[in-house]
Amino acid sequence: MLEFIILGSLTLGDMSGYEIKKIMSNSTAFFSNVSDGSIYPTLKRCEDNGLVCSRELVENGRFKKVYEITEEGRRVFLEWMQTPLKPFIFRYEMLIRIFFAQNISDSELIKLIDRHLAQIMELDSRLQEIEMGPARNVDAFQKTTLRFGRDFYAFLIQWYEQWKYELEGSDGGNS
Amino acid sequence: MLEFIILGSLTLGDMSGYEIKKIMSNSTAFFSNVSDGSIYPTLKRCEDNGLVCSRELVENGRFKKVYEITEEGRRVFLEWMQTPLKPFIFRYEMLIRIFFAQNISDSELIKLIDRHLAQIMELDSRLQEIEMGPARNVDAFQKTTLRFGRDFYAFLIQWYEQWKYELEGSDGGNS
DNA sequence: TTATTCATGTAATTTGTTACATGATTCT
DNA sequence: AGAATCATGTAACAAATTACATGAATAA
Repeated sequence: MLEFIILGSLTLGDMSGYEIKKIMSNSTAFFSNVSDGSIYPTLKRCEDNGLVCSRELVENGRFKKVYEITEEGRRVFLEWMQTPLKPFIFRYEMLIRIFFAQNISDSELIKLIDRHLAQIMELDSRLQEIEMGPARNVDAFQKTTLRFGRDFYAFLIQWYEQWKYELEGSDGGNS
Repeated sequence: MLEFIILGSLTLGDMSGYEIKKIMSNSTAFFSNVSDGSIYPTLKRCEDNGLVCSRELVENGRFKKVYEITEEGRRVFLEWMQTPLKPFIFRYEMLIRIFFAQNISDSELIKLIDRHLAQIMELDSRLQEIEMGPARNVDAFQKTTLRFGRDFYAFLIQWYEQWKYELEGSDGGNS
């Protein structure tokens, strides 16, 4: 997966691992995060496989390794784009907890939902900042993913609010 | 994660690895799948850590290893239930493709969306079957996760249909 | 001068997948 | 008789995470 995010990023222009990381945290982060130590090894593997090539340079006295996608890399990327999607599974920790929620009390459940709501709202506001932020060279599709993110978060917030409302109604009228 | 799904399953009653797998494919599968070879090693690790214990028996001439959650396992599970949720990231392959969709043609994009829609509809109908299927001992929370799944799929279908509609409108009126 | 950002990387570990291997029982 | 389901497991591999390690340049 990360491999294709990297190749995809390099179709947008040549860049360093650090820049790919930055692009991702400003855009793809909400649907695919990457941790510090992931990009460089993957980039190296891509280079070993001839999917990207690199040139080292010094910019402002800083060492930098700029990667460029090769023809082969572009081919592999485009092939992946047309490959059938892998089985769609939404690994969602919150749902696992809900599934087994008979093990906890009502108040703990409410606490859990509220925490999750706070988490989503935090993510949504970060997405909003990106959306409203300085217009970088973001194409229509990148805007579409941002919009998906916001719509998705809106769906989740509405869904949990609704559920909370139902839960409160079902407690027999306790204050 | 799988560890907690296993512990959670065992809070519903003692069962074998095979039964846990079956429960999961009838319920949690859409938000957390597991492949064949995953459950038994995890179960073994849980036993090594004293979170579960097992008894072997022969039922209908078939060898079976039934697991039971220990007090320690129950404690670990409940502790996890109250632990703050891990950062919520929705690893969503389709969005990565959309993000880089300027690399493909309009017709390929439509094909991609249609395939994904078909994928979601297939999942939705499987969920519907489970929902409508023989009422097993499913508690309110388990029903809630099923409902989430169906609502989520409905959201996705509506979202992609809407996007497709917009895409068609923006092609300058081509037939 | 000190913290932050820029910038790259390695090593150990975790987590899970894929594919394989086995074998009994029950349904058709 | 043969296919499907029940039932458990191993071994090799893949992917990514966490934590560590380094160091220069710049902003506070």
